[in-house]
Amino acid sequence: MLALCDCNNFFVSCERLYRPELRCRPVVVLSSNDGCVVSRSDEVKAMGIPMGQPYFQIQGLLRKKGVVVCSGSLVMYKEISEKVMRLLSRFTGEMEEYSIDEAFFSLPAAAKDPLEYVSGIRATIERWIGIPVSIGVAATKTLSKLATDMAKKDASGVRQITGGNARDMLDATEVRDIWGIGRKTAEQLNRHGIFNAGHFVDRDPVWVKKRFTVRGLMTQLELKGQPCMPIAAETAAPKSIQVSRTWGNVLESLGDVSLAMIDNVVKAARQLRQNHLAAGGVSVFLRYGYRHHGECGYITTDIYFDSPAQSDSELIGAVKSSIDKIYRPGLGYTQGGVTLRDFSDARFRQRELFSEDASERRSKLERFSRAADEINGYFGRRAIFPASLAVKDKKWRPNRKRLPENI
DNA sequence: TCTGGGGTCCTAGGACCC
DNA sequence: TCTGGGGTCCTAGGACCC
Repeated sequence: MLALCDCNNFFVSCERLYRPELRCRPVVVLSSNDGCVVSRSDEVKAMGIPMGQPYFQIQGLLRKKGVVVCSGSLVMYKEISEKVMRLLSRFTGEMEEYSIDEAFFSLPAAAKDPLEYVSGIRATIERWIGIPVSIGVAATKTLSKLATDMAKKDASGVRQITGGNARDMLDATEVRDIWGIGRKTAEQLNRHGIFNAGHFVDRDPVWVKKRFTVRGLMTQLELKGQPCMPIAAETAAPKSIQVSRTWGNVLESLGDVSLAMIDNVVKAARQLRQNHLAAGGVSVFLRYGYRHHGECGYITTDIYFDSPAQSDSELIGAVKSSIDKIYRPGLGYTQGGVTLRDFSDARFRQRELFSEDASERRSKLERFSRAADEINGYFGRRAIFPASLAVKDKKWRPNRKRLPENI
């Protein structure tokens, strides 16, 4: 038996943890730069405000309805997430942290009555940490997702799908609400007269695979109770690391754009080293203008290293030269990002064949970056950082006007 | 008029997830 | 005034090889 634990309205619940006065009030949490709604309390969901709605479009409505608006604090949410995951792992067999607010797990053999067991987990997390969760139990990941959706609508907060009730659950689930079926696939299924999960499992698997690839087939099998997606207890190393930001101001000058991008790559490089990886290449993109407002678009470029890089210095150098190459004056840049990719394990790396000096130099730079990481680990994340970022007025910093101190 | 056959690797683009 | 950020996987098609 397998289960999914999902924190309810996670970011909103985190805000309520530290600001109990928000408990009985409608609350939304905004994405970076106060761009759009990324978490809603039940009251706000009931108002019909959708996930991902741009904030500026509903600002007036939210004010009129007395909704409390919070700028997101991802670092805080991550810390709370870690607490929840640690506690949860004490009650599980294998466990896979699927996202910041969800984990799949297998029930330990000792759990005789699954529903009673997960009810206990739920109560413990609520009591010890204060975050409400819902838990769904079923034979497969896809079914446990459905069970969790149903658990959220139930006061008990837990739900199990068994051989006995599965068919009713499937018939009651629209295809768009199946995990793994997005907008496009749902539209296609509808065109073939498939509107709910029951219709979907009844279709010929060969037809499903041909039209919707192996992913579609796996989803169908999982809905029938046949596991195709095992719990990944080991966290896999990332295959790419991206850091991008929509900036708080429109950036015009090469200098400002350059600094903003250095800020991005330094964040990415830190993650890279935490994972003991080195990057074989870097991709960089800049976005200029706003959609629906005159000239807008993206410019991008890629860089490949002769041998994989890990140090701030090398990665900053690559990003700087990329920006010099693609920057065009007079555009008005609104967003930029850096993607590190083509990873290899930094602990087992070849030395340069033709340049001993380069290997020596690189290894010094890397030791320096790792030392800086350690110091930052002790004294907070910004104890040591590139001098070029030591500017008073960081024009690129995203807006966060809906923090408590601003309200 | 008149198709070799079989394979690998890479990339771009699409779709999906939270 | 003006729409987040960070990932993964799959497929088709091109380039290339013998």
